[in-house]
Amino acid sequence: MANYWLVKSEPFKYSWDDLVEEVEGVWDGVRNHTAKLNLRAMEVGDQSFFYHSREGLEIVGICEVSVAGILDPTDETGKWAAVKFKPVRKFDNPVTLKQIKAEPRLAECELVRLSRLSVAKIRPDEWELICEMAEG
DNA sequence: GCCAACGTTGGC
DNA sequence: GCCAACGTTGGC
Repeated sequence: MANYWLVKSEPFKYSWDDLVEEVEGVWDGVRNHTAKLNLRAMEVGDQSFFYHSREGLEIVGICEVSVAGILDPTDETGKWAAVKFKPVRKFDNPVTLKQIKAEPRLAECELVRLSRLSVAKIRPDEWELICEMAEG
């Protein structure tokens, strides 16, 4: 059962372009239990929005889980989860947080409701809608 | 730079 | 086990 996700990254730490350059990136450093549960629930082939937080404040593209269920290599305790992502496509028109907040049908999405959650789940209907918004 | 939201820590 | 204090995240 495939799911849709949204992962946040501060572009000055790790941006979309960094992921493209690396070809495959490890999503590590998550130290929040809700986010960890989401990481653990990811399966190979699941798609995720890539969101730039703090700067940009927009969904810049789509990436795909290439390796699921690994341990966070930056975590010595072995408690935290990670996955690997590959870039799928960059949006021609990034979808901004402003647009998302202005869209009533997205008022309940985790990005809006749980603004501090760095790995969020996206419902299929929300996924479709945001993809449409990115078509411009 | 400020502040709200949330998580964690530690005293009781 | 509760809750105040504190730290961090992230939008504005």
